Amino acid sequence: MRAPYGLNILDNCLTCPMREEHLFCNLPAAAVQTLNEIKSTAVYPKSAMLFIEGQQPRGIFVLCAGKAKLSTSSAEGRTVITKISEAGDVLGLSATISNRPYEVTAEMIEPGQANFITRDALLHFMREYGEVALRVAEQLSRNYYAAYEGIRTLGLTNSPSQRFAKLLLGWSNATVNGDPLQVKVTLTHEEIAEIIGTTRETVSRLFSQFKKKQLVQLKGATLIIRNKTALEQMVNS
Amino acid sequence: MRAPYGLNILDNCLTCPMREEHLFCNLPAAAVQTLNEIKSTAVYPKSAMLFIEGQQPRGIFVLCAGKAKLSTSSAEGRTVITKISEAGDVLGLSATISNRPYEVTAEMIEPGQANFITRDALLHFMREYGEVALRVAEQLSRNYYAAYEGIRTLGLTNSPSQRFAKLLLGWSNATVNGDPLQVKVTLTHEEIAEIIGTTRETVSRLFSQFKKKQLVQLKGATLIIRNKTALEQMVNS
DNA sequence: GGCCTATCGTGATCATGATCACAGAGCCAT
DNA sequence: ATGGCTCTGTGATCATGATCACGATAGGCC
Repeated sequence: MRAPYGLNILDNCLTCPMREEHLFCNLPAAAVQTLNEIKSTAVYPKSAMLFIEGQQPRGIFVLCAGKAKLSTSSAEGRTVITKISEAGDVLGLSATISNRPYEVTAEMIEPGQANFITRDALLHFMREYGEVALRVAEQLSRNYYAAYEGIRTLGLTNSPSQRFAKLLLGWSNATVNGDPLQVKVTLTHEEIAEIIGTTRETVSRLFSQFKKKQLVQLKGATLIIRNKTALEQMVNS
Repeated sequence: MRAPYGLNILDNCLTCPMREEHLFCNLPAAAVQTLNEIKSTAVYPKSAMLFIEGQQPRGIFVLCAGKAKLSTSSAEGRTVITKISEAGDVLGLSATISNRPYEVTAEMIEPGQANFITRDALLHFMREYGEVALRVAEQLSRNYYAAYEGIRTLGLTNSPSQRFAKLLLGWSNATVNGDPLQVKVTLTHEEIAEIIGTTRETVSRLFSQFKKKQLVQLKGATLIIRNKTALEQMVNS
């Protein structure tokens, strides 16, 4: 089966194979059955918006393939990227649960696929299976921790260079298999700037500096970390 | 009944009178009954630590009286205050739910009182009453939104002066009854600095500047906002 | 191939707030 | 009232990164 945008359609990505700590992993068979009935699947091209900051919450998206960037903007056009979501991530959960407007915009940065569950169906599902409500609470905690980590990063580090170093280390830790010192950089400098809260120019200069100081090396889109300990020292300066 | 630290002991502050959107508001009678059995009450002096960042979660605290500051620190001694909690607030919920270490330190900044519920009791309570699990999920969403707002503030505003203006406006909005333009300032400049992510000296200077520009006026510990629109303009610069 | 737009590299300038260093102010306890 | 605290005000200096302004590259796409 072949989908648009050159993707294979995955029948389902809600359950365990995707992610061990997943929201819907290891549920009773009856719940899984219900889940399959209430979910719908869609395919998205690059730049597709799953939802936009300020919209009333329609429901949750579970990313099956592709990456999405979550961002928030100020009236004056300034933008912060709060997270790059990957397969298995649940998007829009807290807005959906609390029935507040989506707090971020979710935009696909590479083509992908997601399962969607409407708000009503999710709430009903939670009431029907107590276990699900607990899972949701746990997932919300994880979201909270992630947000919290963002605050620590923005609040406890002064300099863009520290945050940049931290970001690179984070990337290298996130590398699932393969050399943790080699990272594919798929983001533009502009986007990196919006993650660490600085300007594009500064990101450009940071790359230059780090290369000059032999901290990293760049081969095409592959970033090689040459001096991890030095980076770690920068973060804890 | 007279407690230490010059406080009257409140028998209970878990249920509705405290806060309409409260975690444990409007529960079925049986649940309220259980709640009263599993909670314990304690009184705390100024500077008492309810819990400390990094500790294993023992349970949740519901603040009945007094204020607490929630803060997180880096290894290098830098500190961010993420929230000033007041009566009715629930502390330590996400750590307790997800069984991760407390992500913040909660320190009383004025003497007060709190109800405590152990982790086990809370989890059991949640399983027993499905409604409670939903309430917890909602509360976690609120926590998440609050953290999110923090990220927006730290990430989308450049200057300490913008964040300072925003903080003052936040204070004036939080004033429950009475003139919203008069605010009691109970925090030290140092603490304000830790909230808006700058230094004590800068906060001092900001107060001076704002007074000179006729934006605010200071009478003892009472801050009077003289030009609210100008402050709002600063925030959306 | 060759255009077009998005992305990147880098110089020059400049404002801002961090840092250091004290001096004054308020407050509590003896 | 008098020390000894913790707080507050303010000057001088300095590094850093934002901003503006280009030119250089590099991929898509016809």
